[in-house]
Amino acid sequence: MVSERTRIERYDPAAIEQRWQARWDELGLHRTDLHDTSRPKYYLLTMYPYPSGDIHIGHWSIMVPTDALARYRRMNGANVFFPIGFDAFGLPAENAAIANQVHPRDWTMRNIEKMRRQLRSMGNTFDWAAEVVTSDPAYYRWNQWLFLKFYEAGLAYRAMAPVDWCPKDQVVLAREQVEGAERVCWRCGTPVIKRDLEQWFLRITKYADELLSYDGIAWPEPIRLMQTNWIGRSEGAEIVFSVAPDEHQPGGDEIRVFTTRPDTLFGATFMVLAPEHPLVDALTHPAQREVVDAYRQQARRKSEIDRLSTAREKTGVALGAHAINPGTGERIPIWIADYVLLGYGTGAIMAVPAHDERDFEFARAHGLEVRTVVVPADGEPPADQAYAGHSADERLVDSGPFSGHRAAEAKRAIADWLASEGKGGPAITYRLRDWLVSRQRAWGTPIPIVYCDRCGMVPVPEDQLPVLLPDDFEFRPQGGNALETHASFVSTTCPSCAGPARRETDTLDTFIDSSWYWWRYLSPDRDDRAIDPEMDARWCPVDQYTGGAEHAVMHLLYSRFFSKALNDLGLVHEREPFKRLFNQGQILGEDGERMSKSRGNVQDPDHLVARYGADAIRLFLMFMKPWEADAPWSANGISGVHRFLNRVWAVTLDPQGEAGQVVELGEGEGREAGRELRALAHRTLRDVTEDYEGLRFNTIVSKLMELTNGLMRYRGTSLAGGPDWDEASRLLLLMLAPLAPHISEELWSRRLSGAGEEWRSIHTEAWPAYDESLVEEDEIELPVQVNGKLRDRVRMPAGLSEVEVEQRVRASEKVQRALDGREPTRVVHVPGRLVNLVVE
RNA sequence: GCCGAAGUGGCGGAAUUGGCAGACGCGACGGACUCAAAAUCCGUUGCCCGCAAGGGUGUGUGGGUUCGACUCCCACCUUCGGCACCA
Repeated sequence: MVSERTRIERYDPAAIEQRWQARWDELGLHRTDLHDTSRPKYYLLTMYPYPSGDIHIGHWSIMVPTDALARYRRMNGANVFFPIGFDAFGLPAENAAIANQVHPRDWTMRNIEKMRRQLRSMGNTFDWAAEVVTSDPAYYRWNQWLFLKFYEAGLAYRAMAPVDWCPKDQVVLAREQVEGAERVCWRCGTPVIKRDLEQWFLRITKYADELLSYDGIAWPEPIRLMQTNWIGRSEGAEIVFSVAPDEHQPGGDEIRVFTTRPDTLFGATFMVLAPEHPLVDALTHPAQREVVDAYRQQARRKSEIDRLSTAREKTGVALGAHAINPGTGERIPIWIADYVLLGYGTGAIMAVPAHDERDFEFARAHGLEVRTVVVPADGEPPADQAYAGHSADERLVDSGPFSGHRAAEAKRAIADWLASEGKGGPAITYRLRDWLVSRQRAWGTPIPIVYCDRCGMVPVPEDQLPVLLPDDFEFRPQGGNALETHASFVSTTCPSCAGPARRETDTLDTFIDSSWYWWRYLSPDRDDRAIDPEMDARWCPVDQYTGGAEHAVMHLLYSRFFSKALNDLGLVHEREPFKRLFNQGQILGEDGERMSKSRGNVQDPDHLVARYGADAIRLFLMFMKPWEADAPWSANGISGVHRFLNRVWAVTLDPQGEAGQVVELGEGEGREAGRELRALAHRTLRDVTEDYEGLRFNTIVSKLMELTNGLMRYRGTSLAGGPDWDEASRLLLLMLAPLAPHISEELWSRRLSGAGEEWRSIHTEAWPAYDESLVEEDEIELPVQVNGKLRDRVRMPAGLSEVEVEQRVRASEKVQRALDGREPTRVVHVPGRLVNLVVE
């Protein structure tokens, strides 16, 4: 049966999506006028991708909801800046260069080309005019410039640090190039050794205390905790032990230790130094020389991670020297052991086996004295383990003048006493270490330093920046830093004396690039300064940042550090970069594992787009889980949102349906239904608006589905196409627009032309306001419980008095049956929510 | 080991301040349309007992607080993430 009217064409995303994307581009709809002050600014930032070659579904799940937020904010009148760029330096490009003999720049730019196209297919409103590519000299020259500012300010310095070194290939290895518990080179299988090399550091520890404060920024609690733990502030005391003289050395050397338990000083029965501690050589007794050297050799081969994994077996050897315990005045032996780390505290500890588990194990393994100096108020400390209790009423024993003091107070008292004796005092230590930023890699920002035999270390003058990467690298198959072997790069002239000099061949950690890129987005083309102060003042801090929690203690901490340092340098006006942070969850592979090429569980969005269209994928990603939750990918359910879009299409373009016959509603019925439909639309608007504010995209989708189902119910009736229906369907499109921008735009344009109105984009429409008088229900259904069990639901007009409500409730047959003649002893009435009758 | 997040139908998930558990969707089952299938539309769908009306039970486990607990408290189990000899 073919109807007379023209058949409504089917929803075909392929036919509309690219067309609208092109149109938006043409209109420059997403280009932000950064100088527009007529509207409030909203800086929306999403973590820029690494150009690995493919955008995968994980990128979509970060960027698409962020785009929905951008569109929602625009509809709410904000001037939204939503830029994108590429984190374009890094190791994979270099590995590709080695494997394929291609310049890493070519590999990177090819990938970027491809990814730009893929990113566009999302339909996101990125402002491409602001794009930055960090491997572009126009970007990295400012890395170099900032590095020099840090250097001048004493925030960048060079120092010795241990790195992994392959003795066969003669190269420094990155951490991920050292394999297995045996710690062998990834290429030749030779055991790597630790080698001390000069490395560059940024002084992040200067800001350790300030980084612990999150005042004025709304960040997720888990991230703040992770950063707090990572910074790891400990309060305690530094104590100076002095080395006792013996027949082989004069004594008097100071060994500083940090402890959180200065109250246990009198129980320190030996000391332990890290094997790398600088005093070890001088203190080693000739009789111990051989075992000490052997132990240090062995410790050198292990990384810190290794040290931890060896079942915590407490190995170590005695130096044969002694130190004086400043509390007891006694001579105590000095040992070295790899459970003491050079990088934390002072690299030496006083060992109190009675009150520290690790010291206890060590003492037991090597037959050292255990002396109890803290006892619980009620009873004896356990004999077969360390007593590290922290109750309020422990007291000191065998602690000279401090015996009998409460332990908690003795901490302070002993620290103060040490200070007055010039043997230490209260101290604070952090787990956080300075940021090692030099990489022995070629595909990164060259560090702008020159070494001259005459002048030493000389910074490259600003007007000679950028120090460019060569165009003609040679990447040797055995790896290593190709800059080191690039003669014309290495050899240069000294900026200071014009004599022959050698360039620094280390490059900067790529986390430097990502520590300030959002400032560069604001003036990507400026060639006279890194950061435009006017733009910084107007647009920063970033209002909302979105990205993964895996960056909790790296990128997100470094960025905060940069903010504070750049503020101190007078380059930016704020000390925190990101006002709000949201960590979206991860889409895992179908196997529940993290998606990665090597696992082969990566989802290709291109063919999903081809099959369902970008809008369906967008909607599905937002619908399948709360944004912050992790979930394995599964295409099950994608048909649900696809069907939903088809229904939106149908109710908008074809309210009458194809039955060709209109179901007439009675006048009263029709009026009531129309009112209900409008009420549903306005209630949905109220709730959806709230969900947008809270970034709860999954419930937005389900509420829009409900509204659409509401419309479907009256499709083909005399209500369809009328003013109430029309209002509901108009609101539906506006609410859907940020989520599914293409179909909304298409349907909107057809609405407008159907009404004879001039075209305007739905994405420039104002966000609608809901009508309060409509959302109030005038009839309610009140649940009634008897003794907390649901027995009935009673319909009644809203706004009845408590007495009237109770009367109606008691009149219910089901309630009567449940009461069984008993009189309620209590009536709990939560107005509008429920009534609970309590009997007996 | 320490810190954090999370455990709800067959599945993804929803539930203002403690107040109708399972919204919305997938899947499944039944039906309409079709020669048939797809698509679409309608209906049913936590579990148990019952033909039904109805009743019982139910948010990882065990306790507790409360008129009332997915929600709060205590103890535990499992999964995931981070840190990991940090003195």
